[in-house]
Amino acid sequence: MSEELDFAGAVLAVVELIPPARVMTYGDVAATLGSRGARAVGRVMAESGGTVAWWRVIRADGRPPAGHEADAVAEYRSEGTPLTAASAHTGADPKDVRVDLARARWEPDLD
DNA sequence: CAGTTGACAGTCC
DNA sequence: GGGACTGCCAACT
Repeated sequence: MSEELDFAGAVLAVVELIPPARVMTYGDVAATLGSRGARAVGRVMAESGGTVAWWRVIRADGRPPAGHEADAVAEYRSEGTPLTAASAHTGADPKDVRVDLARARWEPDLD
C-alpha cells in the first residue's frame, strides 16, 4: 500500500485521519505529505470535497474555506470543535466565526 | 513547453 | 489588529 496513490490520494488519506473536534491547516497537511503546497492541498479538497471531512481542514487564520464558512461552522457545532469566544456567540456571522487553532490543531501519529 | 489559476501561508507595513 | 505582497506546489489551457 504505502503512498502508491497520487498527491490527491495522500491528502485525502491525511484528512480521513483527522478525528472529530479536531482540525488541520492546509500547510500542516502539506507538511505531513512532505510538500509545502498548501494551495495544492486546497485544490484536492475542492476536487474531492463532499467525499471527505473538508471542514476539518482550514486555513492558518482558523477560518474555513471561502464560500463554505456556513457549512463548516455547522459541522464545528455538531462535532464540538473548539471555536473562539467571539465566534462561539450565537448570531455571529459565519464569516466572523474562527476555529481556535490553539486547541483544535491536530497532527497525525500524535495525540 | 510556458503562462495562468487556485477551498493557501508567511512576512512586512 | 488588518491589509498588501511574495512564495509555494499542483493542475489546466
